[in-house]
Amino acid sequence: MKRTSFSEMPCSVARTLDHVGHWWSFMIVRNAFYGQTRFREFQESLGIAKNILSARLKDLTEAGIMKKIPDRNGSKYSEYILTEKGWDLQPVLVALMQWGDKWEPHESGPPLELLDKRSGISIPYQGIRNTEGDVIPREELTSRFSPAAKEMLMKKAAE
Amino acid sequence: MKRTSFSEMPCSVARTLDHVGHWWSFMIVRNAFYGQTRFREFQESLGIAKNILSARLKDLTEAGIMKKIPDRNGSKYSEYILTEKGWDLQPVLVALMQWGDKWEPHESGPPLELLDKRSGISIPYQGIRNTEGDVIPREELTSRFSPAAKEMLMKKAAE
DNA sequence: CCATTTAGTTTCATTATAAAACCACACTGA
DNA sequence: TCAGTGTGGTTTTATAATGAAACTAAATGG
Repeated sequence: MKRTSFSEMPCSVARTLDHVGHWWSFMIVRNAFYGQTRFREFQESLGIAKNILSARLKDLTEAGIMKKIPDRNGSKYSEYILTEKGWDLQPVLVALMQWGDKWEPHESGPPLELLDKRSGISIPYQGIRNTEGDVIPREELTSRFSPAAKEMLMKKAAE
Repeated sequence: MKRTSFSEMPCSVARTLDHVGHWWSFMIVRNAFYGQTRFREFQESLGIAKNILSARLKDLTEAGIMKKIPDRNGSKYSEYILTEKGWDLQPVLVALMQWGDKWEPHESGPPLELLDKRSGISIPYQGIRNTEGDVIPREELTSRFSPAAKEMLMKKAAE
């Protein structure tokens, strides 16, 4: 289909989705978190068509979220690994996962548990935290546009 | 295009994306967070085609993320509002926003600031928090599959 | 009661995805 | 070293999701 790009929108959510909002992007990134690196691994575990995987990996690479490197085991094949920018998507993945566990639970319970490696203690529901690190209820959350953003919205509304 | 459904995957991220992973879904939910409720509001502010908006709102409504209710101002039109399930997507939106602010920043700075309504204090970078409420570095995060999930993965691998 | 707004639906063109076939190169074992 | 298999794609074709525009019917406002 035709597809409207979000990249020019003055909204950080939109610009993020422009990179990772495609149908398979998050799934690929998720599997990269699990340690997958090879084309075939992604392809078989996700059941994605090879041409689509090829296109998504190209997008993710160009966006600086993944990087194609020579195989660290010495073969002449390549590996796709997450960059720092890619690893930083982890909070998004965790939020998606915790929402799914809560609202579309699997019969046999949460398939994956997150743990603090040091303490071995399970990672709690994240929600939204204040500077104290406490979860705040959604009624207590407000937002404020920056002056620059306000101006852009005004201009748009004037059309 | 044809599109593979994620709904049956034993992965909470996949099942979540099956509902909100479509091109415009998050954007609609985001604008609902901002207080938009009317068909025309979404349509004009997002610049989305009306038939697509219609389809997405139908999906979101059937998924229980939004709800169509009679206009609370008394007119005979309708409003689309977030359900509890929908409001609970806020952590995902915040994670997307904070990633965008960090890695694809807008020239004029972050367009939107999140605040604690009570204290007026800005909401910090969320990251991933332990039970103490402290951000943990990504090296300290591990994951563990549930026995049920392991079994499913084994079965799939055996094919 | 007329003009405009709202909330869609319908139609048609375009393009992303899917599935399958195809291909070149790398590796492996005998 | 040579055959057979594995890897990482590309190409081709079909289909369905998106996008744009025209159209409709009811609601609203004056």
